[in-house]
Amino acid sequence: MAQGISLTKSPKVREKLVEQFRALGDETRLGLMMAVSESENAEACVCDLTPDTGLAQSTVSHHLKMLVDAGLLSRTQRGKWAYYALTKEAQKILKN
Amino acid sequence: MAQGISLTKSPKVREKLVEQFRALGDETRLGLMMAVSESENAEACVCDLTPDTGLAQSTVSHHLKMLVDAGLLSRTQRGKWAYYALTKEAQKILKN
DNA sequence: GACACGTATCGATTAATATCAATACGTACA
DNA sequence: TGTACGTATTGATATTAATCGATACGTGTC
Repeated sequence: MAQGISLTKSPKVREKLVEQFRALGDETRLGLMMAVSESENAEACVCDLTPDTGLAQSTVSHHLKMLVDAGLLSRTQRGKWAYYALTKEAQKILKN
Repeated sequence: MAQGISLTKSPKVREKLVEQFRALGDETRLGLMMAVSESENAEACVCDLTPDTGLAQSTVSHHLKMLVDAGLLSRTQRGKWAYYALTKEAQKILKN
């Protein structure tokens, strides 16, 4: 193996990695991640994020769900609003 | 913004990032990356990689091209064989 | 309870992607 | 030059994913 660095992971970890990379491999979703990171208090609700995308609210909600499922965003309900924030894992991947 | 870490990049960088994440967001291609990293001298040819995938040679070649285009693999022709190896960029993304 | 508002889900449509078989391309060697 | 072999490309098909409008769900307020 190269430079003694093994990249091979267990099937389970590998599957999770694929899910995360696939989630980030979309213009809209990567944009959402960056928008969240730029938001006040590092969190944002759907209503904040939707306008900039030019997409339907349902579409944005769908993308956010994918990012949550991948473990890249956390979701917190406060009152009528759902606030999304980057997870540690997402910050680790995107900090480069 | 969160913890003073800005994740927002220029459109050009962002587009490249999406391409790289999309390339890695596929079971077959992530498997190919790991297989290459495990190979002797950290490089492998199509004929080495194809059997493990259970896919057609043309399909593997296609996936490798996507990884090269994304800047994640380098390609070197030596004789009849084309050798693929991980780029620095790929190692940076996958070292976690 | 009725209403408003933010968000999630559903069903349908369109666009993108993975895959293969067939074939073309490039390199070494007789 | 012709043949063999490894790899790339092409064309077609099947699966997956993105998107929308419509609607359902939750929460606070009157």
